[in-house]
Amino acid sequence: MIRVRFAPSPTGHLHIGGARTALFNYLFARHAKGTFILRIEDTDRERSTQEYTDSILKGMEWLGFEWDEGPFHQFERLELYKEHVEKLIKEDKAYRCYCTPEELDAKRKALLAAGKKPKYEGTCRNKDLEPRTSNSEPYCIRFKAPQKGNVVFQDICRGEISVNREELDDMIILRTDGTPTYNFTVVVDDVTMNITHVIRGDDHLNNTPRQIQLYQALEYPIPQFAHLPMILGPDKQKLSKRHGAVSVIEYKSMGFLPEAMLNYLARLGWSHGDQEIFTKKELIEYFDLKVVGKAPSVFDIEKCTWVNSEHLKKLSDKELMKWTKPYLEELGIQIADEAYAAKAIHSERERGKTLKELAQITAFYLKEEVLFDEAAAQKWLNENGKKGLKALQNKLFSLKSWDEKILHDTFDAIMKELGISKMVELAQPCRVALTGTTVSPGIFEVMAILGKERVLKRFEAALKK
RNA sequence: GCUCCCAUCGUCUAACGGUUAGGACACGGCCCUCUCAAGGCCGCGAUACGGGUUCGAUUCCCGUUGGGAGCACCA
Repeated sequence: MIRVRFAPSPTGHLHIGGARTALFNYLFARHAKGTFILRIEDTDRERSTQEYTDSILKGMEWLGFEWDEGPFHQFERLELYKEHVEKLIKEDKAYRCYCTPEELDAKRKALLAAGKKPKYEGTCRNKDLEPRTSNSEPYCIRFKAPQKGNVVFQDICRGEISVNREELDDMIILRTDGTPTYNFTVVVDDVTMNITHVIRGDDHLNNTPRQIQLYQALEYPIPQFAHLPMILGPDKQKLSKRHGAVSVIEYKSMGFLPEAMLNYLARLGWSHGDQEIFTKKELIEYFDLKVVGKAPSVFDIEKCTWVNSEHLKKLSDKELMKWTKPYLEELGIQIADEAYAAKAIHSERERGKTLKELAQITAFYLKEEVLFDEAAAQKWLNENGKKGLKALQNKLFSLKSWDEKILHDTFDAIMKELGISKMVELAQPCRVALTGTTVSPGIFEVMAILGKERVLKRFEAALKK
């Protein structure tokens, strides 16, 4: 039975990189009919907050990553870690270290300055510490790492990784204040939660050999590892705030569909032939960790937006209405007439690449007053334009039926009457009068949807400009 | 500095050692057209570099360069 986990630390919102890691864990679990576990790594009490925990959970829910177990909090498992530390001490696989952070820092700097790798030299490792254990001098616990040979493991994405144990020093597993450190808690947690596959960002690749030593010291089975390539900003640097939106919840407010985010994120580092657009179901069906690439990828908001527009196209009018509604409300629009709003959204659906954009361009239908773009009004609501509008107004007023065909015929008649040869010259003033801008769906479609009453009312207002 | 990892169009990616190196986003052009989209067609554009191995390297090996990560009493 396959068991995977996503283990964010609540020191920030769920960001793009974390979401992608969560996605690959999720897809892997669902594909294999395994278990997906959520674990909050909050041993850093200084930086972890409830606010971030809530935000991460919200992000997970929005993206549709239902977890099967958890969320577990490491902070609630402190006893478990201490038991494991005790075990290692009893077996002489860990020891007390009385070095102060200041001493360590100085040594580290000295080593670095000498061009050497700054690792702990083992000052307390072989010292006879017994006389000091009884006094109250502060100490932390270090892992007594094996020093000979190589740590070798097979990474599902990377292949064989080998590191000489000399590169690894005796890491601290329990801080002076009695709290465990990350490299120790992950191991204890992954083991006790029976994690079979550790799927995480490749910034953890260097930690893996240390963790493997811990598994071995604890005499626990070692899980499979898969290290995912990072997601970078357009400047090829690690994605950060200065690249704009990095937290997934911002993508929600920008009007992205969660399924589109899944789709785009999945295609960063993974592919399935030439296919670009995937439903969540397809992702689950096709996903394969072995196909995941090794090189980091740049997050491209342009392509993400295109993927979103493709998903938008697949929505039914009813679904689209449901998704768009909150964005309309954000613009202060309450939908009174559902059928009318549905027609309005339908007419714009090919034009909006995000839900937010769709709401913005649909707004003119739903707002009482037309908000004029001044440049557009100047250009088209001039003398000539108004002449056409007046002629239209008269004809339209007496129209008995109201559909695109009849409206088109009316336009033709007026163009003939006024000697207008190009449709633009009548269509644009009309468009500006009805929508306030020079851009909209087909003019007859707009008029048909707005209905006679609104059209005439808006003409009236435009003629007064 | 040391260790580990990575390297195909601007970007995301495809290519059992044998392809005119394919697709997608973006970009440019044309068609469609009442505006804007959508759609259709066409175009631009890549194997980082240098050595090997091989009849033949994008593909395998080595080196160089470039990038990333780690070397915390952060996760």
